[in-house]
Amino acid sequence: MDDTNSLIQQRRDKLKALNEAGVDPFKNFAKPTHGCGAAREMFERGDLKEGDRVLIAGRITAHRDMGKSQFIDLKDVSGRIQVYAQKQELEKRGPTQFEIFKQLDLADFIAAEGTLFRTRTGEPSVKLESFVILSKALRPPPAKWEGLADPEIRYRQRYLDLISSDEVKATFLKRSMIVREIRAFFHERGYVEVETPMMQAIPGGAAAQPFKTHHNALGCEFYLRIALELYLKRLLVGGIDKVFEIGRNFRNEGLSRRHNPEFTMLEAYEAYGDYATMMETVESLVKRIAERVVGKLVLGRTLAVEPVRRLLEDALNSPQAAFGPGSLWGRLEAEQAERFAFLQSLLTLAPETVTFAEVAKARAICVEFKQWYKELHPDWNQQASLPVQIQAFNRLERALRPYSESEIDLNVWNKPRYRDLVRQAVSEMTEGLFPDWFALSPEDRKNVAVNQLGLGGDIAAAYEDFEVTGAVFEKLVEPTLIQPTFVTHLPKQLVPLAKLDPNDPTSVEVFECCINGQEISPGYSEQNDPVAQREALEHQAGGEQQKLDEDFLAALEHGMPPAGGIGIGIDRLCMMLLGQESIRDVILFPQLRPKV
RNA sequence: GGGUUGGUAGCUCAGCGGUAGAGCAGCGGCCUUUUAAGCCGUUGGUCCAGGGUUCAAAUCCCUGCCAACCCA
Repeated sequence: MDDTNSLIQQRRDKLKALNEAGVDPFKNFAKPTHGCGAAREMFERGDLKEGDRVLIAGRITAHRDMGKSQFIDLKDVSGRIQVYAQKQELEKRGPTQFEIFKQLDLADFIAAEGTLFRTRTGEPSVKLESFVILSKALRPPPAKWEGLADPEIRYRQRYLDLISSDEVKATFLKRSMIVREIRAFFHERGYVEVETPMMQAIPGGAAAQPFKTHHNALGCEFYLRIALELYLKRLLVGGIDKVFEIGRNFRNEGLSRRHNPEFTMLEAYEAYGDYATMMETVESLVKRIAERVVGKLVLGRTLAVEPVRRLLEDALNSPQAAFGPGSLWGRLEAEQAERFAFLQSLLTLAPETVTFAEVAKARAICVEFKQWYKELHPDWNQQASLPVQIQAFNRLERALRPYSESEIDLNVWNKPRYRDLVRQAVSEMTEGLFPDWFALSPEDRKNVAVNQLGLGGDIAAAYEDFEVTGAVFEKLVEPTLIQPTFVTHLPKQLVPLAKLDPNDPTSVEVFECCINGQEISPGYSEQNDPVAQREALEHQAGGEQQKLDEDFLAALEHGMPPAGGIGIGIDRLCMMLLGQESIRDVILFPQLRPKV
């Protein structure tokens, strides 16, 4: 960053020369009459005519030197327009003007005044009469054609990324539009937007590791909030019946493609509503945003090739590989060898040539192999335990599902129950050997999960029964929920802040809205019984009394109206809507390790 | 935390034991309607850092730093 290379030195020399010539290259400047892209568009549309005078300002993004004719592209947030400078014309304004113009560098800001015209090739352009340097760039911009590829520079110096990629810029402008639509949506429905503390003495509302900080004057510890929930509910107690907040949460946990330590959350609560009210809210909100920001309800997805590669590699190359020569087949028929070769070919193709359709074909091949195995081993289900081959085929087939759907259709929103999804997944994965997961004993559930579903690595020995079921959902169900799905009626242990289902006290009136294989939004019928709430929170705190937010419980005792509530992770919503596979591509300045 | 890959000119990358390379950008020259302008010439490097092996290291080995991806 503090490097001095020759390019920087050259620009400094130019700056010095300008200063010595009495030119201030950081001049303040009156407002332009038009945006660069706006002027170009108006000219194209006919709102501006040939010969109309414009005053524009922007960054120089290209320079084409024809000797006595010079072309530059000038760019601002509205777009770009070409400026045409003629030696003869500029020198009318001053004998050195053309020389100064030729000294301009890529990335400098200038203001330019002139008249609109079209060049021989039809390009809308401004015939330059005069210009002022607004800001001299002392560092060279990234190459115009290749742009920035180094992800580290893209994230650490996002301004360079924004300069060199219109696509990246468009993504972040759309993120801003998404947030604006969210605000408009809730305001139109009569919600009140509030701001609650980010520094909290007891971080509540979720199970997550907080960041800790210290307040000097008060002499006490604070935590950065991990959720908005408990303060918004205090406002329900206080009589703000429809309330929402959009704000940053902080969780002191790992970073990944889907996790940034600080992330933006929307929470909204509606008195006299319930989880069903809130499902309608989420659906309407997401549809509205998609229509107004993306312009359609059927969204394209981007294929993440690396995870697919990893899955195939493991399946094809692991010691007990169920596919291919040398495996349990003994020998491969021609048809099988052809399928196997196809799977292998996916590993060697260039990433950009692998398509959703090919992943779908790979899935179909898993099913074919499974059928062949069953034909070769007619007694495959004798032991009431699944052969490892069939386990492998099913596991790969299911793992590939999220990578085989190329679109998200926001017209259709399903509402299955949590237990039905888990039951169905287990039944499918075990060829119907265990048709009802919930009819098994807790010990059997753990055994089946570890030995037949391949979840050994995901289930700790100390896991309680509901956590074993939770792992099945998280690993086998949630990733496959690409299309909009409200998963309803979760086990009560998973959600301590929700109301029990009156028809089934083992589950709660809750949904998890999953889209794109990720949880986008949980929603509840909020628990407003202070006694039941205290029990649930005490159980969650595991006997650590200092973690109990007594003031929140006191608030509930003052009476909270029944209410529906939702939370929506804005970053993940943006990923889904804008077709980005990494959370770092929807957060302007994602967290990285500080450099030196 | 573990595994894999990567870090070479301002940018994008090649080179993978034997003189540090290309394209773009830059600089100089030619060209008064070009647009990834073109043509001629040319500058530019702590090859991430440190250690080791070797007659010789950008290249092989080790350690560290940073990043991406995968897994936890």
